[in-house]
Amino acid sequence: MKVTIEVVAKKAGVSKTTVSRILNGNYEHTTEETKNRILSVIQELDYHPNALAKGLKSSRTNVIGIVLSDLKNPYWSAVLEGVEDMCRIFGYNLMICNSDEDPKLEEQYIKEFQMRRVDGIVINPTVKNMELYRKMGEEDFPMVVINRKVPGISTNQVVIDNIKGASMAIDHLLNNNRKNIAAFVYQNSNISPWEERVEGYRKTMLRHGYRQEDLKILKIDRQSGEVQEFIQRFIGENPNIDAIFSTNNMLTLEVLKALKQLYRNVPEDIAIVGYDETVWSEHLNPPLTTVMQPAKEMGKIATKLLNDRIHAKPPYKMETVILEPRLMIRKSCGS
Amino acid sequence: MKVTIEVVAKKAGVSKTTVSRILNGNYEHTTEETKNRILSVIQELDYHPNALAKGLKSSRTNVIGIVLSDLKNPYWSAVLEGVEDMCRIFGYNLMICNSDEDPKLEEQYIKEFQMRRVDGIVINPTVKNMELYRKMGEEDFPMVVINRKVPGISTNQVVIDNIKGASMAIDHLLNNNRKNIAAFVYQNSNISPWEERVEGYRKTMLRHGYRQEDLKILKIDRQSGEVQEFIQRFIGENPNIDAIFSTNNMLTLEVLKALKQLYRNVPEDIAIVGYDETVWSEHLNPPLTTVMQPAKEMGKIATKLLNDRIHAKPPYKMETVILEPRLMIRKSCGS
DNA sequence: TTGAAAGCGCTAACAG
DNA sequence: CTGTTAGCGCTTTCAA
Repeated sequence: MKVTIEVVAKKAGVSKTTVSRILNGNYEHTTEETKNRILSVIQELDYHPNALAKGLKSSRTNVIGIVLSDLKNPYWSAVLEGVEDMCRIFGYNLMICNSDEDPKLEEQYIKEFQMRRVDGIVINPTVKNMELYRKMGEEDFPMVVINRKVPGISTNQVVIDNIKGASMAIDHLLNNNRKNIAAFVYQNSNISPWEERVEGYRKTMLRHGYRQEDLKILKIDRQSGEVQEFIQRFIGENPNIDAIFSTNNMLTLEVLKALKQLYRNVPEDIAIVGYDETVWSEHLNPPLTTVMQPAKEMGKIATKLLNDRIHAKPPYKMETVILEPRLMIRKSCGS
Repeated sequence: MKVTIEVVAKKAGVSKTTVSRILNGNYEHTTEETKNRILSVIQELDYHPNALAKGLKSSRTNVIGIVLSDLKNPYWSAVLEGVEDMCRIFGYNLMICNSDEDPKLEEQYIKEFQMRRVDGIVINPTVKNMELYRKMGEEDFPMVVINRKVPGISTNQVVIDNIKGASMAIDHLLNNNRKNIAAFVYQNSNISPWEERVEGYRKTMLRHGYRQEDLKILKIDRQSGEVQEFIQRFIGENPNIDAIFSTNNMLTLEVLKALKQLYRNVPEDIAIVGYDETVWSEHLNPPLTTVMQPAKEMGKIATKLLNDRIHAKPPYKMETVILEPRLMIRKSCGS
């Protein structure tokens, strides 16, 4: 036998209305005594309100959705952790899905979230559904975009300054007397953070007097299954390279593997700076210098912004928060 | 103006019933022609059914929940990945939460999931809410327990054989002529997998003719903030140890750090086997031998089982699936 | 201080 | 083949 608000009301000898008020902490219309009676009946019956009915009626679910693309990457786990922390604080439950960088999937999941009437979503966009993002903005659907900038769109955004991160890395390498710095990146069409890191490399090198022709950028096809070959060939063909700026934490592991195969020592022969701090960075041999991104903080801020937006009244003011990376200096640069 | 099933029905000149049938792929009662008319109206109006209303009425939400405890650990990311994959296949959306090993939180989240009428949950239990688990079993709430065994409870369970994993590790070390093997574990009350790994160590050692007094088990208080001190002191006090079996991947990183500090070489002075394969295992120096757990597979199987259970009719037959770990042999054991 | 009643948007007998 | 109708369990005006 299902226990609904009606059953509670009957047993407490009051109306559903009164029970509903109590449930929602709206005590001002009710005697202390009736309140207590209702409360004890609720306890006794182990009553739990049906959130679907509540949501249907009130058009607020206290659920937010997050669409991510690669949970195996500790960067995203950290973001998720931040989101979770804030959800706990604000009282949201969290729906999660994985776009896998597929715009079709992304669209489908967003639609599903909307059908479930989530109060808002946090999204790391594939940046390939511009029409959809624009529409969501127009329809005032609460959303905050993280990690990748989506240009010309009316939402809150939280991103991390990749140009800055790259520039810190390159500056550090140059300060440690490295002269021939190469940048490695996975060529994945338009993942803006990666592009920005390369751009940061470029700018910083030029600023230090290098010419465009001096730059060495290796774009690696991740899918090809020949990542090692790519890297090793490149290093072979560019024997005078004395430092590598790796724009992705998984890629960094590949670089290390390649260097070991080629018997190149880090940092004596080649210095390395990796992007993204991870649990293992400091345990590698030598410990790895990395650009640390405040991932968890990004998740927290995004959720905070989303919550603000959900409770705000129009006109909404949209904000773009830019977070600063930090350089974790270790032995892999020889300093 | 909100577009509901009613609006669609009006515009298509049919009743809500007919639209509902079409929405749910129930075409057999409808002419091809009306069907198409409805479909095109749906498209035209960009109609999306309200999942709350649907769920309220049909008491099926197509949402499942998962309660985890530490997403930062790649083991859990892998599990989640498996769960997600199957959710995509079965058409579920996923709610996620983090118990953080806190029984109170665990209970709260389970309640919240139930209030949201999720169709079922996958849970890595804290194993400290026995009463609750039992009750859920009794009430036939669809649930599958993963990772940790919960004794005497009527649900599906998917676990990984930890005794076996430990035994593989120890056998391998003994086969490589290690004579003095210690086992390291975080002392976290009753995390059954960790205990089982220690137990596997014990059993295997005894089976190989060692006596109880020969065993060296270091229990480390994770919270104390003195993990390094613990490990280094232990190694100092037990200079004849020539191998360490580490029962947790984060702990393994600590062990490596300690050994480096003490100038002990791996594997020459001390061999190591770690528990849990990770992306970085093969990139450490030397590459780490690990016990690989089929985490993603566990997530997949659990979700499969949950889906079966959700669609099953009583009487339900509960299953406990035990997965086999695999030894990833690398240089850290000197073989 | 309390309750009656009207829905939120959908599904599913049942009837035609 | 299609529609009428009665809810699912809750919130919220409005009246008492």
